[in-house]
Amino acid sequence: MRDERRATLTDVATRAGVSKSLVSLVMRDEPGASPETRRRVLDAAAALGYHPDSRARLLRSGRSRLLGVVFGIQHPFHADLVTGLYSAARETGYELALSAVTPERDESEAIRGLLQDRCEALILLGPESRTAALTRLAERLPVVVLARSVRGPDLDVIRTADATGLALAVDHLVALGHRRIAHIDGGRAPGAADRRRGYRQAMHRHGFDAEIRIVPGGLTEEDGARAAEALLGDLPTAVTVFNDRCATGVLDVFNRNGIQVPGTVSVVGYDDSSLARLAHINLTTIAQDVPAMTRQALARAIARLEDTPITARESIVPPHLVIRGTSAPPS
Amino acid sequence: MRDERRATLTDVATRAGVSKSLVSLVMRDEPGASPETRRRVLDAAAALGYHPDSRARLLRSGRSRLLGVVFGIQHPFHADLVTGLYSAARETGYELALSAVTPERDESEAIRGLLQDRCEALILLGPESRTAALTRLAERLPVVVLARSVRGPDLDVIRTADATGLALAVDHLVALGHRRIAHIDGGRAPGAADRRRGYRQAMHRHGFDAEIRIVPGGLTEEDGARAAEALLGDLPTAVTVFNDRCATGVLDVFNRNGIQVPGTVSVVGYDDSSLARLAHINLTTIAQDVPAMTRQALARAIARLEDTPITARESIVPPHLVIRGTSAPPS
DNA sequence: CGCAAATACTGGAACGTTCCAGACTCCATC
DNA sequence: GATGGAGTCTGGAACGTTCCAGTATTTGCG
Repeated sequence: MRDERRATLTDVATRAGVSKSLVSLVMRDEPGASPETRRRVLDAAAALGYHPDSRARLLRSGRSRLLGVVFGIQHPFHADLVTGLYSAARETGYELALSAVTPERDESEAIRGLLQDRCEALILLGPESRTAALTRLAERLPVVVLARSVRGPDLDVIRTADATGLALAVDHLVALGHRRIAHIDGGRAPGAADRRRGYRQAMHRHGFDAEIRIVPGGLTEEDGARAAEALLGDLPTAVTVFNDRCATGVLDVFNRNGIQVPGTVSVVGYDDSSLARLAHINLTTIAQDVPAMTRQALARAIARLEDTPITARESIVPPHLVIRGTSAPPS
Repeated sequence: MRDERRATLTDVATRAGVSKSLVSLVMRDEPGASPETRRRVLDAAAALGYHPDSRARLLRSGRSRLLGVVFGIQHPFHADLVTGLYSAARETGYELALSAVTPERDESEAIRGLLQDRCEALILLGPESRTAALTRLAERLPVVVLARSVRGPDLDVIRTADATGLALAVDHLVALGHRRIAHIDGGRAPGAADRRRGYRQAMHRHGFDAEIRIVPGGLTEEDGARAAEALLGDLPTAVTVFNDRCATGVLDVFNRNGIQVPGTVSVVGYDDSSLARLAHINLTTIAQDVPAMTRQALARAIARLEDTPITARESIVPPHLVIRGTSAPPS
């Protein structure tokens, strides 16, 4: 039967012939037990298949050592971030609790779930909640916002220098000889405003104000496809796109309409998500530094919990350009 | 400060002038309190911003009411399944705990995490562990395997009739007039063997044994692209593909090479993931019945926990054909 | 009117840990 | 030979709940 009561500290203690306090020490690897008894205790624990009960442990110690992560399950870039967060959490002594935003489960519900689990801090990936709601949340527990730009008194923000990212893209294209460069934007998605601004400033810097052309897009393949169709009548020689997902939609429509990429039009994406790296897509893109961002997000959350003094609330990670096969000189 | 001790049952009790037992009753919506006091207690709780501490609650009641879900974070179809699971869990009184498999965090690690959280049962999405490992796991707690075919004494399996699915695809294409139909398979991915078999049997049933052609593929866009390139030299008039993700890779390569879909080649995918539904992809595909599968998976897990007698261990959900824009009569 | 049954409520033990104060042994030091 | 400080180890309280066995109080019915 699987119902036989699972072993507890007391069981291990009686089997090893010591007190439960001692077993507790040994299990936590604290000093205060002789090597010999330590040995005996560990043997007993192994024999009984003992695993500490995290609930009881956390109840008593008053901490959960749990960091809540809210992410969009449909979002490939969030997948990359979650991957990074797991790796970054590995040696910290904290665990991650995931809570997904789905089409039928909104952000506030995802957050509520994590609060009930007694997470000590929250890491939100590109949250869509209003600033006011985030600020209120941050009064309860440390909140780190990843990949979105927000200003709030208690909010920590880790994000990419999105304006710089778009400048990199434009500079790259200009260096190749382009000047008719359009931008397919992300609407009200997190980061979209900055990227739009970066595009506009870079074009201005190169003296191409007259060529500035912003096409409404969005963050899905579908939005990209729609935007690309809108471009068909009057093609630029290059396009910078809000993100990789949207860019694949653009590529797809171009392919279908016999438009050569990068021959006729160059395309630059954003995120360097696993999508862009696929050999047949092979998308030139702006890479967000996922390892750095996730490492910082975690470090920040932990620092807040342990009252390590931090000066800056906002940390801006530089992006870099990844040149692949969708950008070339104009023909 | 956010450190002010959070309110407990006792706090609410003293404020409402009752015992903590009574407050406990009220919070759990159990009978045994007069409407009037119930009111008073709820008011007091609200005033103190009281939220029950799940750890203590679970410690005492000996249950966690937590169902662990292991999923692949890079996998779009898993995203659909997780979405379904959340919806299905809504009214059950159980909560989901997600644990992701990432390129750097393997399945056994994901499972270990959930066990520590005291999940009562596990739902594994297309698990890659060996049957032996799954069987061993199922000795400890109820395990429901979703979207993979396994045989094990204590394992519950909910899966799509994958062979039937491929038969539907082939029948559809044959009805359109195709006979040179190839299959791009999924290698050793969960479900691949059944789909391959379904393809072969359907072709045989139509008397097209001579046309059977199985091309090695895989489950990513990249695998599909590679397989499509292998087909270029000797095109069939139609292709059935292991899954939608792989199919988009196929479509992409066809597009790039000026091959009309569905004019020259028809393409049928598998999963009806959100990918297939995108307007510009518009992929004819075999839909797995995600709502039914997730509902059943949840029901099964809960039934095991509550000792509801169940006869069948394996439940096979019928798939159905979704006709979109990538299939048409051969030209 | 009296007695059982229902309703409303209380007190305290338990869940499996961690934490604290103390107890015992052993050995070096004065 | 007492003193004291490591080094080990123990017992019991506490964490915030739920559960159980009760105690009042009210109600229903012959």
